[in-house]
Amino acid sequence: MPIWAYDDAMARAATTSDAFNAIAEPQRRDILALLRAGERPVTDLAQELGMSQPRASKHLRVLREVGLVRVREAGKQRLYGLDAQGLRPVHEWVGGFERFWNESFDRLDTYVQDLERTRQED
Amino acid sequence: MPIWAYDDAMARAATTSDAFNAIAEPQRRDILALLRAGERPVTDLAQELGMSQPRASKHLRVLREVGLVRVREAGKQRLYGLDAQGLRPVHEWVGGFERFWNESFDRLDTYVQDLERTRQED
DNA sequence: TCATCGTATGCCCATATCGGCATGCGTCAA
DNA sequence: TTGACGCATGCCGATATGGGCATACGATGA
Repeated sequence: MPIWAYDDAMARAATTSDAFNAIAEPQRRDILALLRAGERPVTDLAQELGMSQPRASKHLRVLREVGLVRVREAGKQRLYGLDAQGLRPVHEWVGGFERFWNESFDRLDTYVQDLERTRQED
Repeated sequence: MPIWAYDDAMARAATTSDAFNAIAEPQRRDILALLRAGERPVTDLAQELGMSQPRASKHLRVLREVGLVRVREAGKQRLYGLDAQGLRPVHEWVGGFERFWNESFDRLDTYVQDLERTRQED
């Protein structure tokens, strides 16, 4: 249970370290996508996505730990709901490259220089 | 070297499987960010980001394999340049949640229903 | 030709993953 | 109280990671 203590070697960052890591897993993305339609109990999600219940629970745990998802007790069930705010930083970071994927690569150098010149405008 | 052969157990998807996985690593994000300013040789990047050369090379390899970066031979050096197109899908996927992080959570249910009603407009 | 620079890799380590299965546990209904 | 249901966890296995270090390799320059 190392919060973040790496003295020596290191493996990949925990999936629970941040949204970037959490959404690296396709099934977790699927869950989030599904949750846009509203809250859902675990079994429901599992079934809809064709995964075992434990599997769904584990993915939900990760999403919960990075704050992309919320739980609400409802009798026997636990309703999971989306909390997309954590995706905002991701969107912003990736958005920082928007100008680049709109440019063909041949023009990139020129473009970069141009960017450099007009940097103040940002 | 399993391309994608999982018969039994499974670990996390390879970092080289797609952009989502590639950008899950902070240092790789740093590299990409730096590359926006233009092409750079490995040692340069390593130094600027305070990492060893082998480390930089390894991260660049991953970025290369998912197509987020390009290499160009330049004498002894290898110039790495950004190829942001692979980030587009990521941006789009995350963008699909934009409406949600703009809404406070209390209003979410209402919002979802509203979304449901006006779905055609999208 | 040979030394050197710039890189890519291989190998080893410690760790985290994701999956399955079995099981623990709390809630609700008989 | 007892069962059943809904879900969270623990444990194991196979695998990939990211880092360090040493090293192999290609290109250039002396």
